[in-house]
Amino acid sequence: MPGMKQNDLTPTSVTNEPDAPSLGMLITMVRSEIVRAIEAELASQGLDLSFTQYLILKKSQQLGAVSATELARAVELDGGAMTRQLDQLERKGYLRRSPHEQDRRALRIELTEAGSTIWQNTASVCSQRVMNAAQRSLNPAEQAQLHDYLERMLQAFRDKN
Amino acid sequence: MPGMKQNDLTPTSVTNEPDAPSLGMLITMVRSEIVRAIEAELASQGLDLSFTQYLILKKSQQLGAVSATELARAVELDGGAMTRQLDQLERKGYLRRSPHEQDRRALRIELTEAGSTIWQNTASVCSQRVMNAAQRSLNPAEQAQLHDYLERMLQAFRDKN
DNA sequence: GGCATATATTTGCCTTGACAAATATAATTC
DNA sequence: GAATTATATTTGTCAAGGCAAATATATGCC
Repeated sequence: MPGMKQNDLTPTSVTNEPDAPSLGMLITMVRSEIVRAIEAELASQGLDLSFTQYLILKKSQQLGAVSATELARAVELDGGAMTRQLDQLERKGYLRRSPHEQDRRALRIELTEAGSTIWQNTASVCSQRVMNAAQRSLNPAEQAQLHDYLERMLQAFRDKN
Repeated sequence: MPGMKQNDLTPTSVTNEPDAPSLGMLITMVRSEIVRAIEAELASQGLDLSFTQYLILKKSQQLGAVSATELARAVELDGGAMTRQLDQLERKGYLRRSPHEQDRRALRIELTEAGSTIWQNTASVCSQRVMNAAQRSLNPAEQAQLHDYLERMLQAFRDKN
């Protein structure tokens, strides 16, 4: 455990002000606001979609036909959980499982017409509305910086292993 | 021209690179790395504590004796979930429920000696090690800025309602 | 080819946390 | 001060996601 030189003397001194939430807490709160806001926006448009399901549709649209595993990786979801979400989205008619052409273990997941329509006409608009509102508090340069900082932190974590 | 392309009408389209994760995704990933890293660090020190439990100890230490509701608010946890986490932490001997002196509905939650010791000698050190590692990719000014950006976004969401 | 190992999906099990109902007690209103 | 309303805690129920086992198929090695 090298590198313990900066904040080691004071047990909880990552932040100085008495009430400033820690970085971890802030991130948690921002994320849960995003989730809540997007789900509310989707619901207000009559769409019955969880945030996870919204992500799956988004990635399906971005990636086109992919296997369930690829999709799971793309939305950072466990494989078992993905199976169950796919069940639901298939039941809702937004996507389709077909056999993978080369690999008989795998599936080919893709949006149906309905799914594609919903995504383009409604769901993507909801998320834009929310994210625009959120980012309105930051100017473009700041937005880029925020993105950069988060990516660097993420990288730092990943390099750690 | 049918929008098979990603939905980026953002006023300041920061990210149109093919693989740049969205802000929401980034935040999700950073958070889950933090959680994972802190739990791993705690486990490596022989502490059997979930991230939520770690947060509860942290807040207990910061706030001193408070009611379960106050504690729940401080860690952004549902009241019912808090009851069960308190059960576990009490069983582990890290904290104690006593009756609130003025309000007979409420409790007074506080760290035991063991809890206080564990926190100071081990848990707080774990979290510092992790957060230092994470923030090493950012210089102090950048860390402050990141904090500021997140707080502004959070504020934007909260003002929205 | 035949066998060991790796991967894709599904399913079962478990824990967590949100939400709502139940209970106890406080606070407010009339 | 009795009745209504609000709050603190607990408990039941449910959906979600992580993990591990089961199954099917691929891939690599001899």
